[in-house]
Amino acid sequence: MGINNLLRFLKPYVESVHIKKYSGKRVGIDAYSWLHKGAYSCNMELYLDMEGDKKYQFLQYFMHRINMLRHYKITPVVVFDGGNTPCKAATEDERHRRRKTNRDMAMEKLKEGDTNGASELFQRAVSITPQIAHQLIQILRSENIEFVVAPYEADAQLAYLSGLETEKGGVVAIISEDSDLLAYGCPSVVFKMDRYGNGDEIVLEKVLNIVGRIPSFMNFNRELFTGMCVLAGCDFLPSVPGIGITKAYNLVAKYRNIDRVLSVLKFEKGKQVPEDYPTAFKEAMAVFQHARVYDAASKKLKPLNPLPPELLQGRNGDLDFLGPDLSPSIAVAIAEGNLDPCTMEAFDNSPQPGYKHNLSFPDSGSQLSTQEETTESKQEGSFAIVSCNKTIKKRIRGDMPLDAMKRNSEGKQKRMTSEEVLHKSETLALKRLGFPSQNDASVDKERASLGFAPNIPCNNPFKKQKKDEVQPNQAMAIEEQVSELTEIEKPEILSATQKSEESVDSKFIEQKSKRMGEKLSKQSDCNRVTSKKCSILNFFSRV
DNA sequence: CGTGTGTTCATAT
DNA sequence: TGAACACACG
Repeated sequence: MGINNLLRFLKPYVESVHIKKYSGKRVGIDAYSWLHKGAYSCNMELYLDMEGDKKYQFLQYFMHRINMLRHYKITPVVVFDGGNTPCKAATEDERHRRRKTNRDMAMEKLKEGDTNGASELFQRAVSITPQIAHQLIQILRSENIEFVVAPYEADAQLAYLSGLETEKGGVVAIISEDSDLLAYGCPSVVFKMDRYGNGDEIVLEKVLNIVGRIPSFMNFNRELFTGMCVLAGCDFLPSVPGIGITKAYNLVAKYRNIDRVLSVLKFEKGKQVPEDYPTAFKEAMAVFQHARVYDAASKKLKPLNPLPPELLQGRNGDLDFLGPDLSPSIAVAIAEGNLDPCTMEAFDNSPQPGYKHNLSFPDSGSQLSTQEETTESKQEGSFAIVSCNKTIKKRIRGDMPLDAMKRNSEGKQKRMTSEEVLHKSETLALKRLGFPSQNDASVDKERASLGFAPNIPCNNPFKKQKKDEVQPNQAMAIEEQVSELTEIEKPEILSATQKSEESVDSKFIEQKSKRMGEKLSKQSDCNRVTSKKCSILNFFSRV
């Protein structure tokens, strides 16, 4: 997923940071990355739609992190993936087959009574469906967490938000696992953030401007950087056989012009370069530069960056390779989480009575403290619980979103009132899941929800060593310890030295020879997929 | 020797 | 799905 080996290549530019550095700021969240991780623990349950609280563990995982951010006074803006970009359609299809295979095998194991084996296979079939995302969306709504569903790539949407002023809904950084964000030009991305808020940050401006670090991008601009990414192999286009991030870098650094690089590539690799590679290359570039994003201000789709006239003229204005343009009404419905971007079916927020009892989460050790009960009453009127219900969909015509939404909202209101009785128990359930109320400003409460409560044992071995640390807040103390840990683990970052051009290679190799060797396999079988997207069929065949 | 490719293992709880 | 490791290719 993402750009092959890009993060390793950029290792010298990684800085260990704690997310609290963005306290008071708005930060974009790539929803997929957390949903995917969170789903590991309850994959089988999700697939089989099993009854029980385990099915909702992914929500707990996600909200735990959201609450951690709120603890540090960060305003999270959660961004979901929308439909697939055409370049990706084929790979998504392939991905589907894989998942299906795993799922089928898992079902076999299950029939044999091998639950563990089945569970393992289900984990290989993790896929975040629009329904799963929508469950989360409903919780975010109830918790007043800002979110947006991108028309296509969440990455592009995040890049767009990164370029906006804070007052206009912009974010100052992004939390994700996807290196694509750098190709899209996101200024600041925090990768691999753990549950305490420690992560690896890459700041694009630093990558492009820092003098003397190796590899050096001083002669690169954004476009060349993105070009390097595409050359190395990305989700939209497999790289030419034999070309990885290192060679891509060297080519771009040497010729500093994409067209020349393509010519040289053709000359050197001959038939290895597909006939339509240059065309496909430019389309991939165009996606990274001009992908369609949702503009909340105008409530319309617009290109990530302004379209250059060449792009329009060269194709007679046909930009469907970016994904079809969507009418404003559809774009809004998708962005606000009312329309499934893959199937164009409306989501229904109505609670499903048959699933109600799932929400009681007869979880063992969780008993409500008086504090929690207080919180609960504060939350009165909140519809948090609804999010735990299975969502159903009403099939509608893609061109009738407003009608569909209307029906939905009607149904929602009616049912909600009729189920109001259940709110209490359901809110209770959420409490048990560990979702503190947004209104709850109690630090202790927050800390408890973060697992920082003083009486909760922390398995961080550094905790004890730092006993002498000032502890106005134990959470802070722990988090700082963890920060130190990660810094210690990455001494090589600090020791980057300046060398001549030639040594760019050797230096990198030195540093990475051990860690190179990723799964470029995706590339070879044209299977670079991003399990990300809700794959479903070809969204575009409908259009 | 440098790079890309293929395999394995842990993933969260 | 990503990270780390061993191997093969040019």
